[in-house]
Amino acid sequence: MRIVFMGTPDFSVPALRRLIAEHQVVCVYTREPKVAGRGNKLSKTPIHLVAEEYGIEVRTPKSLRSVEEQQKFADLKADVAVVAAYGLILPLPVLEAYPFGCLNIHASLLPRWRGAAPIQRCIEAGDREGGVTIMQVAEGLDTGDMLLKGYIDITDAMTGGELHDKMSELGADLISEVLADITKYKPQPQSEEGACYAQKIDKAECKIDFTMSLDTLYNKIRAFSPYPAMYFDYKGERFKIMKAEKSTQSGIAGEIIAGHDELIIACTDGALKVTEIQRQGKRPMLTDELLRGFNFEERCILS
RNA sequence: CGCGGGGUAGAGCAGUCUGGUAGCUCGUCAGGCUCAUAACCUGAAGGUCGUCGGUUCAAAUCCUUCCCCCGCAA
Repeated sequence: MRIVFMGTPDFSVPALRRLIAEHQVVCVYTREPKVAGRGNKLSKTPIHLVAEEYGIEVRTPKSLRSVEEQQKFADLKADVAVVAAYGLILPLPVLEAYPFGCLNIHASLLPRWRGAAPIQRCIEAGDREGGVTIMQVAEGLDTGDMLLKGYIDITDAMTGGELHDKMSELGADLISEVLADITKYKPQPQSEEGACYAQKIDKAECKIDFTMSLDTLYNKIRAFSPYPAMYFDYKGERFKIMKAEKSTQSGIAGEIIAGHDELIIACTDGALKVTEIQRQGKRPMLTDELLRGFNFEERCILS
């Protein structure tokens, strides 16, 4: 099939590579290179780099609202467009430009977790099952008809990063399956029952509030690991918690119960044993390793 | 030139301000103790202190070139 691919972050990369291998990807749409990272250098999106690797035409319009952009899109005369975390709204003329329309790879079991951050939100909420849905893009936010779903068990210790990688691969498998014989799949409308939205993650959510419950903190920590990561400040330095376990010890919320052989911090109904940590300016490491040369003052209260 | 922290033994850190024999915890190896052990005791090995150059009687430490890692902001 002639395919136009639209995507931006790492999540979309496995799908793009798969489609390049199995079909004819005639053009790639992605977000424009933006000023990012240390030094504020201009950086291309992961999808942009992969497309260049294969010599595929890359387009980075700021928006698809203009008639000119929509016409350029239609002129590609593809069979279908595949969208995976593209980051731009697709207007109706774009959705209807090709015979098979636009298919979206969405990282949740719709209608649950429509929206921007489904992977992290489902772990944060303590879901035991997640998955990926291949759907027809419609005008509403992630409301289109569904073609195929894939399921993933979410284990108690799974992090957002781990689930992201699994979903990214699963998404590639599913889109490949659908496009192998698209006529086989009947679009199923979503029920509104059970629908919910995955809000974008705000940086302010990532500062740990030790007055929250153990389960809440535990889920947030693994949901947001490794990025953007929950953190606390200690003596002017920032520490990101990459992994933690639940502990039955107790103390005042925010109290460092142990800080030499192991790091245990109390919350309201228990305590967190931090097992993997990143000190400001350092790479992530096992807490054991950090504690060989660095100690936290015990009984100090983190606020 | 967005702001900032860092690179010291296999790992994690201190030492740098105030230049003067390279240190701590852990790991490794050897020996000892022990019914036994990841425990304890004794000993040992392991470093061009990221890199180029400079200052100095003397540089991990002060000045400088470049490389690499990371936090913040966006």
